[in-house]
Amino acid sequence: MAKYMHFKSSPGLPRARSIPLAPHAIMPLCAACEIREFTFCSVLRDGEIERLQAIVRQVRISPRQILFREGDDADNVYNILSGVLKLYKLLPDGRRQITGFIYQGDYLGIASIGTHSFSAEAASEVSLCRFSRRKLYQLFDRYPALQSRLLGIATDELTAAQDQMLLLGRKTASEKLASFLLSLARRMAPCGAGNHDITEPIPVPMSRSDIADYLGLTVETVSRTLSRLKKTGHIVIADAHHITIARPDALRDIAEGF
Amino acid sequence: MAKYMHFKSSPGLPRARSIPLAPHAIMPLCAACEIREFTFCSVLRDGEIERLQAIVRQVRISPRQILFREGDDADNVYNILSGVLKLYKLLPDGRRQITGFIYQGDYLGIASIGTHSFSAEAASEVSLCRFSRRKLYQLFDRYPALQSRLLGIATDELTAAQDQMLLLGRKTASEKLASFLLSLARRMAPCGAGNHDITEPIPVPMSRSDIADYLGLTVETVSRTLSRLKKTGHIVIADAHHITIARPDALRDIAEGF
DNA sequence: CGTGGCTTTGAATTACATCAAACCTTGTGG
DNA sequence: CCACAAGGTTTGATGTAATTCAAAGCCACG
Repeated sequence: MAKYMHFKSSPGLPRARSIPLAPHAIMPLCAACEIREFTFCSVLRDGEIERLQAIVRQVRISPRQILFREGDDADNVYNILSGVLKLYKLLPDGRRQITGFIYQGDYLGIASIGTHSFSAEAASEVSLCRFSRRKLYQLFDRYPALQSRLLGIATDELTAAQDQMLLLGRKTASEKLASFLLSLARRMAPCGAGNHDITEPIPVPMSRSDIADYLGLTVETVSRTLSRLKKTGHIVIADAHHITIARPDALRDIAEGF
Repeated sequence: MAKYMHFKSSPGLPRARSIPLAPHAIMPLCAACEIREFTFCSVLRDGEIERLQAIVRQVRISPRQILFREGDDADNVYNILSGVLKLYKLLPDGRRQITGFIYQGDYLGIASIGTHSFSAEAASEVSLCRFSRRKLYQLFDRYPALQSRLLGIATDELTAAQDQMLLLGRKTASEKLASFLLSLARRMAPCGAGNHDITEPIPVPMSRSDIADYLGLTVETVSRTLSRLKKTGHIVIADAHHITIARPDALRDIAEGF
């Protein structure tokens, strides 16, 4: 990575784009929430869910809008109802590392010292449930399972972070892209609907530049590497935002470094 | 990272080496434990600490001994009493990513699905407190603060993991080494004894090859880059395992990418 | 004092970055 | 409806930071 590499910031206005996504959930009531089972909310049973209902507020943001910035006070935590957010850290000269994409059902708000250690920006239309951290944590006493669940989420994220360190530190460009596509396929399966049919086109909601910043590459290398995977018959690129995995096992071998 | 790069595994016998470390704590009793305040044990007060004493077992391992491997059942969790452990993941061809070094006072055992997602190997003589995960978690009911503390630890680790992703994905070799030395200086300060006097030589207990695998570089690049930092007057290399930060502010600027 | 493992240094190579330009798509305004 | 402007994506030519290959120091230890 050359240090004088620089990136465009995301200035100007959010502009809606028609990236196909999971249908937008508009969820007035926790009790009727379709994705409740996939979030920490599931630890509260039907009679208890009003506790959450009382402190939740729904929010909606557009692509390129920033939910919070690195260093901001982490007063709130969120569940993603629909859409995609990117989490990232910046260096002073604009180099960017995306530390994660988060999707429907994901939790956002693990934060150590009361401030966010990364920024969060919408990559599509996003709707979220916002909770005051303070009020949520107050429920820990009455509902200890809530805290267990958060510990479980943190633990899973830590495991994913370690995988990503292996990817960033030791994988080649092809291996990075193969790993990325496979995890995207896994994650893009509708919440809980078992595995994504691997022969279906995968929606790729983020830009090439976002992918590059997630994998520690440049846009050009991402594009070139995808083209190569296409030429070798591992994937089919319908358009920039729809990719089919043609040979899943072969791609897995690449991803794992065989 | 070229995929055909290969690393020596750590075969053969552990061999004790005289790397200067924090003095080995031999701690028969939790109540008298010197580093208790710096571990999760501190959430149990004097009257309660016997709960831990009852389930703890002290363990000692030598350099190159492996505490557990990726994929092993994560039945136990540990606190490091003294020494240094390295945590790593491997690719099939031997490429290795060290995801963390852990030192005196650190907790080891955040694991998602019941199995370890990384291997843990001693980098020096190491003594640890071993707890049965099951028995420790049983204490959660009676001492909820225990779980809070573990959540706090997980959260801190996640923040560190994100910093490391930025380093691996977007920093140059010099920036990586500068960041590494600074975090080592911070961490090598005796437990809780405020900040390490930055003008003191930092003990560097791990090998160049370990540093390389931690920073996503090769041994040669680590060595060359350290030599360059030495030539530019940023650091003084007393010997391979003792480095002084001569110009802390300048080094910080490098580390942060200015 | 010689052997083996680590570390350092040098020369050649390469995977990926940078620079540059053409190509799409999508939205806008005449 | 079409021209065109603006971003994003792809492809090509060139450059370079870091790797690879090679070999010489340097300790520590038997």
